[in-house]
Amino acid sequence: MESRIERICVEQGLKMTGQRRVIARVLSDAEDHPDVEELYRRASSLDSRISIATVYRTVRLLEERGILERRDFGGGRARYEPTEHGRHYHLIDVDTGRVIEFEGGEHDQLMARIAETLGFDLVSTRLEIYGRRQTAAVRPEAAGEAVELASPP
Amino acid sequence: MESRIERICVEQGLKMTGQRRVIARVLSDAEDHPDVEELYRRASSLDSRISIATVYRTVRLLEERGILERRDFGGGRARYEPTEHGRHYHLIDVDTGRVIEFEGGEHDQLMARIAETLGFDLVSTRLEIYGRRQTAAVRPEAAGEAVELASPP
DNA sequence: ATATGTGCAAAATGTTTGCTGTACG
DNA sequence: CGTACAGCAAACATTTTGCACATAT
Repeated sequence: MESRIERICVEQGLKMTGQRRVIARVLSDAEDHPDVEELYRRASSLDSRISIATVYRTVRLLEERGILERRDFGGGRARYEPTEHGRHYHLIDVDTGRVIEFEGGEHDQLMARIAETLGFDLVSTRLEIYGRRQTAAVRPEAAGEAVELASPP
Repeated sequence: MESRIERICVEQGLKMTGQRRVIARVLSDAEDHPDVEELYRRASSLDSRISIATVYRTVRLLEERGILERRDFGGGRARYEPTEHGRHYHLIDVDTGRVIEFEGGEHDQLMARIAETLGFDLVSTRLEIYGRRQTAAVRPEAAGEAVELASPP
């Protein structure tokens, strides 16, 4: 079946090769923020005839088309997630590398206003929180954590 | 004369070599956010007997000691600025690479509250705005712009 | 049929490191 | 005088690219 990202690629008139179809599927299925190495690993397991150069070229293409967003949470490798309309931000657990998404709320307008004040049109923003899990004793409750594993810093 | 950063180094008991003194001076005088290449260029012009490896080692050391802060505004190279107590954030002009600093205001508490809500102790935050200069016609005024030149994206 | 994409290996880029000699405290 | 630092070049990690071949439209 045609994956969500593949559908978007077709709509944009991109030539769909076998490799792109596989990478599109991997991206569509991803619920985390994989780096290129990880995308390559997942794609390879679906179809071993894929080179990492193709993964690099494909994520670059999809980013240019606005289909993917590149993230940099430190650690020197870029990570990717499908573009979502409806802003969200990221909290990164500095001990485990887990990434938790949260809604922007007031930040969006706040940043737009700052840009405006300084005489700029807002192009994009970046807001990340790096945190450490509170000890159980101190911690009241923790709901809806979009859990993901990444490499600790 | 002893530069501001050199004084801090001495206070922290760091061994002050000629090279470190020069790098400390360059950092003290910098009013922008230079990358290692640029620091190396400036340091070399003061004293040519400095290797780029030493610059890398020194900024790493100073960052570990909390004297410098590493920034990543995209473009793949780390940039540095002396630690200031009193948070500020950065707006990056996507066309020119200029960096403008602005005060955090409500963001600080807002992010602390988000971390708290998700069950985390806040370790650090990252907030950047990428913008494009408004056309003169649309633009009312623009006060106090901490101008800096960097490489366009 | 033709433009575009792919694989591979080599290059480019930014950063770190092993080793040997040097210099600060 | 001993420990930590500096210079150099080689190693490293990630990403890009040149070229010959393959494939989608």
